[in-house]
Amino acid sequence: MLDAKLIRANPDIIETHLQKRNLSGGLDKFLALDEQRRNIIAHVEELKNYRNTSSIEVGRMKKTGQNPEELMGKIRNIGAEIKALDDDLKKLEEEIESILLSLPNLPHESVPVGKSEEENVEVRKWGEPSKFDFEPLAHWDIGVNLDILDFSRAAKLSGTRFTVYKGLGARLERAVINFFLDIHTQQHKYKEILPPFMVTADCMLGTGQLPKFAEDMFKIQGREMYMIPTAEVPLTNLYREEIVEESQLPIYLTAYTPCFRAEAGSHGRDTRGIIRQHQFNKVELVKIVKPEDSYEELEKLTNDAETVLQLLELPYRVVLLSTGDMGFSAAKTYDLEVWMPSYNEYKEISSCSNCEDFQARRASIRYRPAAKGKVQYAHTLNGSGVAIGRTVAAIMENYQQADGSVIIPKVLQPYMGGITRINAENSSNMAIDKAR
RNA sequence: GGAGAGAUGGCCGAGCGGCUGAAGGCGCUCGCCUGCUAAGCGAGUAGACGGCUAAUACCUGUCUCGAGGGUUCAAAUCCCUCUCUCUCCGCCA
Repeated sequence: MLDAKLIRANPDIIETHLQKRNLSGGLDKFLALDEQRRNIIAHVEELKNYRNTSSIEVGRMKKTGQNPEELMGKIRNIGAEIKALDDDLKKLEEEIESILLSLPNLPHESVPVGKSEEENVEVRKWGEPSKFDFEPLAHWDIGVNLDILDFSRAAKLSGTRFTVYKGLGARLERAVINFFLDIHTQQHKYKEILPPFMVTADCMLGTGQLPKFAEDMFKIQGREMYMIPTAEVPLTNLYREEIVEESQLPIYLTAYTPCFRAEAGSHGRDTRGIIRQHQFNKVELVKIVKPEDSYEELEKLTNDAETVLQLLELPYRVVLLSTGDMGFSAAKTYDLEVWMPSYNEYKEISSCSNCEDFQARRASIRYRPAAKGKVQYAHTLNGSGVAIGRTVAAIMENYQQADGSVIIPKVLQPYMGGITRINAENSSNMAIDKAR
């Protein structure tokens, strides 16, 4: 949410920023409603002041034996007027609120202006795209051949965009989850959280999924609750409506959760494989920091996400999103894109954003400065650290061998019980001793 | 699901329908004092939204005692609804 006072004071600056995001308008209406609102406030507060002082006067008169009837009648009439004005005010504020809640965050000055992903800027590249001396397969073929991914039975259970992992496929997914969590907690000092996977509408409003993107989520029948589309939602909302001491900042949080997305409007995209699913696993990173630190923290967070790809020796690049490709809540976003042989291109595997005070204002996440001063909004950041399913797909594709087996990256082998390769013999993950 | 108890400031804990945004205690901050430490003394210590401002500085108004309604000239205090927490029973993983 944007600062109403800021809009009031600099409407044209805000308008310019919104235009960068290919939006415009709405501010005139906001400004008109805002002025109306302040006029009503000034009026109604004057009346309330009269009521307050007069009520005290009534008390005094009763004590001294005077008859307060006349004054009481006067106050009674004003009470009706106050109620009417308060109702008007409430309606106005709801209208203003809904405008504010529908405006996206303002892009940071370092963000390239563009209409779409076309204008994204590659920042750096790590490793080289894998080369094969045989025709590499896509992960869905590798997975089915090894019987570690089962798409047809997943469709029987749940329809399209679901996957069943089996044997060492399931184990690999679990290994990646544990590996990522260990790196982020041990090396990068994030606190591990295991949050609920269903949250209230308030949480969704706080991080910016609601009210605009309801159709992207799975809602619980008969309740104002949603399946989380990312752990960013519960992690950031942990501190909703709280004021933390400056000494507690920065707060680093990480969580493994499944993520649930309706994927409305992405029909026909990434239909094969495990790239785009209604349910997928992810390890998320969230930071709550002081405003002056947030851009440095974004770089660090991005590096933290990159670390796990480097340790897995997966080639990737870092892309700075243009204003046309950024998410609603973000002021600046880096995407990590991993090399995917089946696509013959880099594919998003992480998205790291600084939301500045946009979410903090919606969710009322504030901190109290150590030196005396006013309570102020913290900055929130989030990033995938990283998506598990896409990592598993990337491992399968980049580590595939001519014989159809998949080598396990060195750092994952301890998490796989020492298994160094998935092949037709061991893939069921039973009787491991024999297969080894 | 049934029965009961509760929700007040950073924490604990008072609170009679009327100068109570809220006693008291703890904590914290700043002073003072004490030749260490401890203790003692004094002051301060919520947030939101308006007005005034260059100001997120003063000053000032309104609102907030779980949330939302209601009664009243006046509500933390009375009434209704909801949410959450705790205890017991039932059920379950």
